[in-house]
Amino acid sequence: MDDEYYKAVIKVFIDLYHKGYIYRGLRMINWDCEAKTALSNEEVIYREGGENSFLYSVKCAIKDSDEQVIIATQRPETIMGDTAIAVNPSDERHKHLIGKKALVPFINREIPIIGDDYVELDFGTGCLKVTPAHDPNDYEIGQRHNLEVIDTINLDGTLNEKCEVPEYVGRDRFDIRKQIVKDLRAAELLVEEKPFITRIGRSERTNTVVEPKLSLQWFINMKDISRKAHQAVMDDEILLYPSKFKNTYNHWMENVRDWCISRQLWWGHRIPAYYFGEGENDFVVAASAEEALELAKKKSGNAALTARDLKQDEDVLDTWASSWLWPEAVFDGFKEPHFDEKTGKIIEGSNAELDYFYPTDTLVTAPEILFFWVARMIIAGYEYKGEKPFKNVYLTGIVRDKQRRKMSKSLGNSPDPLDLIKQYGADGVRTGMLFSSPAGNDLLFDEKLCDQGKKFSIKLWNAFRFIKQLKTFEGSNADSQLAIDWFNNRFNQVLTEVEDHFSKFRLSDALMSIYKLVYDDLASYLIEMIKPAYEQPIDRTTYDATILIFEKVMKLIHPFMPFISEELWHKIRERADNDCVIVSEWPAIENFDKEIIEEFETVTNLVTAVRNARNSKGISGNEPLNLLLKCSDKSVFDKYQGLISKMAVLSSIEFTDKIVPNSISFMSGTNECFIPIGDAVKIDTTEEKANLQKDLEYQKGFLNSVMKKLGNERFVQNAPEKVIEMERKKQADAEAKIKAIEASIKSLG
RNA sequence: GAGUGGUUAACUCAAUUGGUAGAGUGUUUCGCUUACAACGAAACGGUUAGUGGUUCGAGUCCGCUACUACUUACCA
Repeated sequence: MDDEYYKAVIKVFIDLYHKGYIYRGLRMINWDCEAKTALSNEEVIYREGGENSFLYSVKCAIKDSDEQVIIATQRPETIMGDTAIAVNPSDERHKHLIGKKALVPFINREIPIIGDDYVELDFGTGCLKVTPAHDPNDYEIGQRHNLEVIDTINLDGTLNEKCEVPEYVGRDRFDIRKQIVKDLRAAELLVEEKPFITRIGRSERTNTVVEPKLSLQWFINMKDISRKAHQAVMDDEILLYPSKFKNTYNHWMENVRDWCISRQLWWGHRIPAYYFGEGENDFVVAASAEEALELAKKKSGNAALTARDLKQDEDVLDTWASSWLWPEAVFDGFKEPHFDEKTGKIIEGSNAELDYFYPTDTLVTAPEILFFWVARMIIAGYEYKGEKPFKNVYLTGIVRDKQRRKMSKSLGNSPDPLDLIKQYGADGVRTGMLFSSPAGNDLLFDEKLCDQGKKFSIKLWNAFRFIKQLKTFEGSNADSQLAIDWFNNRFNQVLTEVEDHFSKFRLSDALMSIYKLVYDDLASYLIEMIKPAYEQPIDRTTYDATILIFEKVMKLIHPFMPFISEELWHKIRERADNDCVIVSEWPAIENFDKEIIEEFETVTNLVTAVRNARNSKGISGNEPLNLLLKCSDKSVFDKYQGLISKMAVLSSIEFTDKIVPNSISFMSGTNECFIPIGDAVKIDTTEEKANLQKDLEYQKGFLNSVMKKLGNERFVQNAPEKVIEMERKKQADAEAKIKAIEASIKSLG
């Protein structure tokens, strides 16, 4: 991190201190008594299944009463630090004691008996000793009830004089535990001692039991400073993708806790606080030691202070206390002359770069740092720039292995990307990942997806190779023109879909639309339809149009497959070196004719039906067949007759108005199709009939359900026109199909 | 414990304001047909976890149950 960034972090600390957001407060930390160091949560290890320990029940006398309370504890050595006994206020056994005073064993200090919901009714004795200095939960109870904090344990794990028992002072806490159990027993205060499995933390470094310990830390008061950041997301001023994270964000911001920004680490931004005495307020906050000295002289009233009398805080700042300034600091927003230290704001109009880029469009990051980083950047953005730092936040999924474990270096379950790239190609790996990355959902990594990506690039390559090797002749072809027309309409339809997906950050969906455009529309239909006979040239009009289409498709693919699309872009046509697809203009959506696309669906349905009929009858795919159609509207089939014949390998298409006997019959939509066959192939009429009967029953059932719905007065009244119309169409289709099937069955005899 | 998601085909996931569930992979059948067998053509495959409710209509909204993931605390 560079010097300017460092200065920015310090400046912000000082600014927040002056604004009154920063304060010093107590916080429970994990303390390793042997290494004499604080540990982060990650450095504390919990043994699986817990550890063997004892739970001791101890009698405590109640002042001015013959009654006693029995408390349960695993750590009797902390008894002298107790400052209250808590019971659940709804506990019938104990609630009458609330408000009385109990006496701490041995030292007879008076402590209050309080009521707190935290206490479980059915754990231990129902009475909880509260030791705010040595237990995180007790500390919180102490906060709620304003309890005294008595820290009886030294940094090295020995007891100090605050425990008030001279024999205990200076001895290790675990020695004292044994000793105190003896002493309690001798004093007849020990009621019970039973084995207990506990989950205690041990230091990763020294394996000693971690001691929860209160220590003075630096905090940012989050309540006021985070208000705008909370609101901005709730009001959709900043959009989270997927939006489900809005709930999570809301919950966190509503219950925002003060941010402890000091850390006990050996590296980081050192806290710019300088102490000149032992008192609670004997410190100053300043950017440098020199400034600190001046301030300290003033604050202490001691003009004789020297630099040696000042001691800078040993702690450093939490790493997020620097990262949260990233959107501004990256443009030197906190550097002179852009930052006004008096107002604590970035001066509007003083920084061209910042003005231009801020707020940025989209932040892409992981959901696990939504609060650590994202929320805090938003807070800092409003605090220092007076505006949101970005408009959208795209939260990616976390890549997991097949056992749903997070991919991580320490587990070693992350595949080497270079190996993957070697195997599947960079585009293949990239596309593979994108196939399955719905925003915010975890992604189970599977090499099969990379393989699919690889195959996709091979498909593109082969399609290109085919187009490129074609020889051309001057001329045109009416059927090809129909195909080109259709594809261009279809292209715009897909482009519209893709744009919609992109606008909603649905990257996998956008990719899937393009993938299908390439496989289904471009490769399976367009290329097959314009394909000239073997080794024959193609007419130039069609060729040129196809090249244009290919170029458009490359543009669409480029964000997903940057390498192969660029390569093909340069191979498909002679170009200057700087004429690259990456800087080419993204295709603009043009109007598309829905009717043409629908017509074409009828065509592909028919082609599929013929292929299907061949398949089921075991007729070879390249044996030309005669097709007879019995349909109400033959215009579409007329128009596309040439293309249908080519795709379905037909020698002729004829129209008829009656059942054709001695033929393979099947339906395509509501159209009846017949392929007459000679005596060479015998049709198994019983099987055929059975199949038709089955279909007939299904159609009748379907019609029945549609009729039921349409017969429902409330449906007809309440449902939108569009939905009703759809139902009517279903009805008509089903009726037509039933009629046709019945006729077919009849014709079979 | 609390909070927030999730549970849809064999697997991985979609389904944008409630309008009758789609892809990919896998499987099966047929086919080396002229760019592609690292392929093509086609088929099979779902009481949307369970349960109750609201609605003409529920994968979608609400209640409960079970399981699961994440975040955060962890039991004197």
